[in-house]
Amino acid sequence: MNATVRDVARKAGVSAMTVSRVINGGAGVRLETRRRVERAVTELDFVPNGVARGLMSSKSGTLGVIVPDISNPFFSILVRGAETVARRAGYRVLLCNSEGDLGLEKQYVQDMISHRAEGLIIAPVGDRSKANLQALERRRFPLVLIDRSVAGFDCDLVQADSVAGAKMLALHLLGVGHRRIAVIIEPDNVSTARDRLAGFNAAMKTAGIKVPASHVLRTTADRAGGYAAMQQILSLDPRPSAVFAVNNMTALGAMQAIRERGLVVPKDIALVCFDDVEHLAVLSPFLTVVNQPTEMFGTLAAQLVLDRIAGDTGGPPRRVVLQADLLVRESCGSKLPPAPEPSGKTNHKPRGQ
Amino acid sequence: MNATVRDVARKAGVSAMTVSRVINGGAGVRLETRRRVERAVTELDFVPNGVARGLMSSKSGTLGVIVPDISNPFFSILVRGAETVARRAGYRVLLCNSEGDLGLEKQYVQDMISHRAEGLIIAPVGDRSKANLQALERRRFPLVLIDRSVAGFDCDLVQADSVAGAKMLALHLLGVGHRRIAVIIEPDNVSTARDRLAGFNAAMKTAGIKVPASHVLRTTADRAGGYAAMQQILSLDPRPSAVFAVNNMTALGAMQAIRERGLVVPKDIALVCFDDVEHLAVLSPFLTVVNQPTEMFGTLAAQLVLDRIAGDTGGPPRRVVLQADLLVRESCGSKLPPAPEPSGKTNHKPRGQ
DNA sequence: GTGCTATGTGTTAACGGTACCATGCGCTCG
DNA sequence: CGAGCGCATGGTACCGTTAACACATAGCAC
Repeated sequence: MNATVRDVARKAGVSAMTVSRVINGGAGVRLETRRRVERAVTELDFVPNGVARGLMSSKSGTLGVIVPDISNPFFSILVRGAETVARRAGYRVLLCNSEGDLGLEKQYVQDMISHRAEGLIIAPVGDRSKANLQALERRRFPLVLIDRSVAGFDCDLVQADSVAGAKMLALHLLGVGHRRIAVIIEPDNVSTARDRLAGFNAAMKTAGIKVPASHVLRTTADRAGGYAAMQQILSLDPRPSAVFAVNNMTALGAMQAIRERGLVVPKDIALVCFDDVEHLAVLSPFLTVVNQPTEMFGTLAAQLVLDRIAGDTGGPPRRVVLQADLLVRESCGSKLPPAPEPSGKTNHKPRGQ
Repeated sequence: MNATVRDVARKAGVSAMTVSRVINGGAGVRLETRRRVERAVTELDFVPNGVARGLMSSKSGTLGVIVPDISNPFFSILVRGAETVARRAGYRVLLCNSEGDLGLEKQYVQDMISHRAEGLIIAPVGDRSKANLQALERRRFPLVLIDRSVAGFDCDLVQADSVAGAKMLALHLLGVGHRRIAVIIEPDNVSTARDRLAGFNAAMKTAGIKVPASHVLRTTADRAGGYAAMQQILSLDPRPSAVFAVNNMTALGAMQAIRERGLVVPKDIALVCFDDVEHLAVLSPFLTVVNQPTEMFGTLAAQLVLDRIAGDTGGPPRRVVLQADLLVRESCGSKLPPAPEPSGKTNHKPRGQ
């Protein structure tokens, strides 16, 4: 069904090699011969087989991107940034959703090796991803971690300053008078959870407040986890006056639980979180959050991995730490004047559908 | 750097063929031989080269997915559904953002052919994508359109009933008393725009209302387009009392323009749109919308394309039309009682980050 | 005429895996 | 005891492209 160089060669009355020369720029081919080959290419609707080329050149032209969940706006925007940079450099993106599952992650990593992706951008499941990543390291596979680091595993990394961001959020809550603050957070084997909890605790410590164990709820960083955790929080007596959620999805789940109890934010309880809920701020600026330059995660990670591919495979790990900004809105009952909402609020421009 | 079957064969003292047998299940290999090979595989950290396999078998194990913009939640959720189904069938997903650009779309399509993706799921740029798609049709490339059809091009398709959905939205606006209703919509070469405008016009006609040309604003279906269109609408005299936006992104842009003028929805102007703004409804159910079963677009499309790959390449085109549901909320000033908000409001469950 | 270069084109082998067929061995059976 | 069978394994060729080299022809200098 698909024509090959040999089919084209036969039709044009030349050798396969000459066809190859023509489709690769035509240098060193007589004009008339080239014309003949080009006509044959058109007539047979020939498209060179990229798989065969990849086998010859050991270059697949593919980058892998593994994220827990592409439907989380944080990751979809990030992937979008990575894809744009990759495309401009002539690379395709293989997208994988690990679903936070170590086994699935391992499978995808194997797949990257097997299909000879030239590099990988990955938001790892957690510290236990180490084994999965070491398989790549052994092969000097160009690799960039995003969002989360992995304990005891050193490689290129793009992350935000979670400690500082969490501290800001907590200090803000303290600043507007909250004292009983609960935290919805992932288990400690995820670096962002560790960092954000550390930042939170540091802030509480400066205020001289001890956080009781019952106020630290460990759960999955998704809507279901936030929902369940908030249900527990709402049963505490005395009830916390504010909740710090580890990310946007947990905050949404928490919000859902709050609404179902018939409570109102911030009148009955305050709620803040990491990561902006994209698009939402436009419609109804509400949640006070720490916002990360999401798209930049993707573009920087792609640049780093492309740089590794381009040659510097052996160099020392590079660590890019992006600044996270506090966006004060309404959800913590702040008595401060509301922050101005610049029309281009987040760091990325509106995009076409 | 990467070991090959021949390296493993040498180490195990067998032929390459035997290694191949072992890594493919080991049928017809003596137990002891298999052990030896397996040991060599482990020691050399051998991973079979998927590119070479692909060349032999003409099976890349890859599906292409082309959408205008993965950061639009409609598409990210759709892609997520497609990826899940693809993975379960042993396929990888190559993700492409066409950015609504015909040239880029063409490039991606070429790439799919070149890299021998086994099938393609595509939300085409518009009717002018026809030429791009015909290149695939000529090759009997398994192909499924999502969201949008292409005039004069017949192939497998998953779409929602835009006509009926738009009619519902318009009838709802009419039902609560609006008469001067403006439409923000894409150019007519996008099928969803045609269908939604047709549904809207049909509803207006039943009410005996003529829609003046000034009330139909053609623009790009993104936030910037919605923003610009709404600015124009707000300058009309008399000002329309309601606005119908072609999708979620235009609605967000429109909302932004409204807020910047210091106006309030629905008091000063009503706003409804197609596509729910994911996650948003949880936080603050507000926009009255027609919601599409987003994830199902992806899963169904993947199933259709896998089905084509599995053999039925020649069969007649299949057209799946999904029902779109009206979700009445607050943004049109309805005097009806608000619709109940079931906790699992949209069709998909919360997902892990 | 010989030697040299420049140019255009063809031949061969290789990338890494596997389909296909050949081979060798031990065994059963008439 | 040799034909015949089944099993384990090896050899060869091929998927489609291209790198490396070989070759042929023409032009030019000496």
